[in-house]
Amino acid sequence: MTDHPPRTRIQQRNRETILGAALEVFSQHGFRGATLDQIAQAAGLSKPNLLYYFPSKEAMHEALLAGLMDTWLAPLRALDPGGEPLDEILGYVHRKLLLSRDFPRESRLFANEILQGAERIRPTLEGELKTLVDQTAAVIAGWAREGRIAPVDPYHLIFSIWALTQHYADFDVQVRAVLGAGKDDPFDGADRYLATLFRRLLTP
Amino acid sequence: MTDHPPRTRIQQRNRETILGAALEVFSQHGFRGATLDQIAQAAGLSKPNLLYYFPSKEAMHEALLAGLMDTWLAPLRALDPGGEPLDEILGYVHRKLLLSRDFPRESRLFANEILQGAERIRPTLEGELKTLVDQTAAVIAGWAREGRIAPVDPYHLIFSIWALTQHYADFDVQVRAVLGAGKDDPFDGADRYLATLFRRLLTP
DNA sequence: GTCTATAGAAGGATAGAC
DNA sequence: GTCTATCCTTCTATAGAC
Repeated sequence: MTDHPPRTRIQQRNRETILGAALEVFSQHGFRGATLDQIAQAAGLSKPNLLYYFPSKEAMHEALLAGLMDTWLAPLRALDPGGEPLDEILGYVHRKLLLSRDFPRESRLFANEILQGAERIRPTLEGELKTLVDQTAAVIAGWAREGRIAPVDPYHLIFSIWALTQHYADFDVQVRAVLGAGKDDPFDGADRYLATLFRRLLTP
Repeated sequence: MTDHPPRTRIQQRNRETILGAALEVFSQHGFRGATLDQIAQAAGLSKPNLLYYFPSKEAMHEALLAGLMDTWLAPLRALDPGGEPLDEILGYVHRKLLLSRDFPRESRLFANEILQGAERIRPTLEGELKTLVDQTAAVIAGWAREGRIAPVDPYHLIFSIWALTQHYADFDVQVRAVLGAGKDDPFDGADRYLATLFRRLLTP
C-alpha cells in the first residue's frame, strides 16, 4: 500500500519529464507568465497529454513547490549545534552555495514565488521556516554569548547567507554580464569570497 | 523646443498616475503576469484610457525601466575615489539600503526583469553597468593594493553589496515571515548588521 | 479625453477519435 | 496513453459615441 495509486514506469517517466519542463518554464517566466504550450514543447508532449498527467497548470506548480522546500532547508537542518561554530556556519554557506550552483532553476522558481508575494507558500514560511530559523538563531546567539564567534545578529546573519548564495543563481544573468564572457565560473570566485567574508565577520 | 510634444498638466498627471499603477502591478506580477485590467483598476482609469496615454502595455513597461537604471546606479556613481576607502564603501552600502527601503517596488521590478532573463535590459547590463562596475572595481583594487582596506575581490564585493541590500526589498515577504509581526523594521536591523559586516570584512 | 462595446489573438481545459 | 479539434475564458488593443 502506497500513498498514491500505482504507476507504470512510463507514467513515472512522463511525470518527471513534465515536471522538468515545467520547472524550466516556471522558473524563467513565473507562474502566470508560463504557458502550457511552452511546457508542452519543452517536454516534447502535446498540451492535452500534459493534462492527462496533471489536472491543471496549478497542479504542476504545486508539485514543484511541494518538493522544493525540504531540499532548500536541508543545508540549514544539517547545521550541528554541537559542532565547531565557525566550521558549522562556513559549512552551511558552502552547502547553500553548491545548492544554488547545482539547482539554479529551483532557486529562481523560489525567488519568483517570494518576489510575487509568496501566496502559495506563506504558511510554510511562517510555520516550518520560521521555526527552523528561530532554533538556529538561538544556537548562533548561544555561540556568540559564549564568545566562540564574534557578536552578530543571528537573524540577519542567516538572511545574509541566503541573499549572498542565492544571488549567484537568481541574478546569474547580471553577474555574467558584469564579469564578461572570458572569466572563470562565478561560483568559484563566490566560494572563496564568501568563505573570507564570513570568516572575517565571525572570528572573535 | 523639447524632446517630446507639449503636454497639459492633466496629461502629465495622468501619465504619472498610470506609471505608478503600472509599477505597482508589474513589480508584483512581472511583465507577462500583469494585466491592463489590474493597472487600470490601480490607476482608477478605464483600460482604453491607459492606451490613450501609452501605445501598448510594452510601452508602459519600457517607460518604467528607462528611468530605473539611472536611479539604481546613482549610489555607485556617488562613490568618491578620492575619499576614505572604508567610509566610501560603507556609505555606498548605506545609500543602497535606503534605496531598497524607499523604493522596494522599483527593486522588485528590476529583480523580476533580471530573474526572467533580462532580455529588455541586457545591453545596458553589458554596457553601462559593466563599465561602471569595472571602474569602481579598479578603484577598490587600488585601495586594497595600498593596504587601505583588507584584500578582497572587488567584483564579488560589489555583488555582495547588491545582494545584501536588495534582499530586504525583494524577499521582504520572507524576511517579515521569519522575523514575525512584532519586530522592528527589518531595515533598521539590516543597517546596523551590514555596517558591522563590511567593517569587519574590510578593516585591514 | 474618456468611456462602452467589441474585435482578434492567446491561453487553459475538455471531447472524443484512435 | 496520445493525439486533433474545439470550447470558453481572458487578454491586448481598437472602433466609435460622447
